[in-house]
Amino acid sequence: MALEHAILVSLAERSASGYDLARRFDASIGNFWKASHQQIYKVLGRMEAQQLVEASLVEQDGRPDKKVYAITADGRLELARFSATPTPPEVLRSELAVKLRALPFGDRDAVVASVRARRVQHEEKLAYYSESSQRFYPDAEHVPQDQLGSWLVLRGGILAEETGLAWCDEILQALGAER
Amino acid sequence: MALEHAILVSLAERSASGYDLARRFDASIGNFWKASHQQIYKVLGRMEAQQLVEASLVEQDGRPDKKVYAITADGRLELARFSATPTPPEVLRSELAVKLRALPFGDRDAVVASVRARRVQHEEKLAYYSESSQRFYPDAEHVPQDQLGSWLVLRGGILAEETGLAWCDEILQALGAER
DNA sequence: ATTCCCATGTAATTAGTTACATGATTCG
DNA sequence: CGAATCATGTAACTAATTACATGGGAAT
Repeated sequence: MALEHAILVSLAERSASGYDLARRFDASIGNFWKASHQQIYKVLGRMEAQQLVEASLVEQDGRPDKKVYAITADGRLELARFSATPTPPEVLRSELAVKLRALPFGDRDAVVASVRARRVQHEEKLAYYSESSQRFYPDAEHVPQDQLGSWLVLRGGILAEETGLAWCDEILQALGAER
Repeated sequence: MALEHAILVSLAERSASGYDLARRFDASIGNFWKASHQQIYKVLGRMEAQQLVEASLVEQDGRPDKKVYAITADGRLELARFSATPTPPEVLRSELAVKLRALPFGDRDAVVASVRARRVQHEEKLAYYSESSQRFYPDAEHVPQDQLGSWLVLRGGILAEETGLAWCDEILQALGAER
């Protein structure tokens, strides 16, 4: 499972509580790996038992106590091991594609509505990624070595959203619908 | 769950045995929805109980008997209902992105190897899609109405593979690696 | 002789989702 | 006063993967 590894990466970048991680999995990491807080707490528990991470209780005033997790030496080893592993092809599941294929048996207008909604999502994500790109990497030609990975992931996001947008436009045009 | 609906689409296009479906989920449908034969048989059983599909036993000589499944009236209703449903955003999980993000803590050469392997996969799929496109839709300007959905799905595949390829090239260039 | 294709499943396990649960503080 | 944020979980369920299981025929 790669959720463990996504968590290890995130903790290697900076220690965090389960709650913090859940927020990261809603934003930065969440851009390429989604996870709910329930799932995160469950996996964190298992990872602590495996000594990939260790928790320290931090008391706070005015706020609930929290358990801050840090990656351990074992965790770093596991992350390096994972990094050296061949990457299986990604499993894609496109519900929109199922609905397109179902067009002859379904509701054309409703599918158009789904595509329009998807188009808006792509536009929003693209705007968000573009802004992040300008803010964090103003000079695309000279990205610091230690941020190369994050930059490349962001680039992947931008490319994917642009493509998604282009696909939506092709679909809408082919179905004779306005944007 | 949309596996049910992917099966319904496939059976609406043409009745099939579980084995046939498994092969379709390795090729055409499998291009946007993956499923193993075990999963397919299990879901088919449930769908038969729900009367979304019905099976008829076909005896063959020289080959094992097979159960050919056909979509029922209820199945068609369910498919139409599904088609009219809003489509939730796709949950993306990119193990390659996790590994890119893990670059500072991992094995750079191994990640380059993963990207090269991924690049080959994209090239192969793109070649396969392009060939399908030319074979089944030689005139892209005049795709028959009843094949519009399939054509658009294929277009989505082509766009996605082209983008994946471009991303791999960006990564390899940024990491100073040859293709 | 061995492997591939046809054909259908069960069993065990892991991963992920949805629903439920609690409780303090801060902001409008 | 109500909603949002911070903070952590359990329980029940659904979906998916991996391993196991069988057996005939056709091709190399």
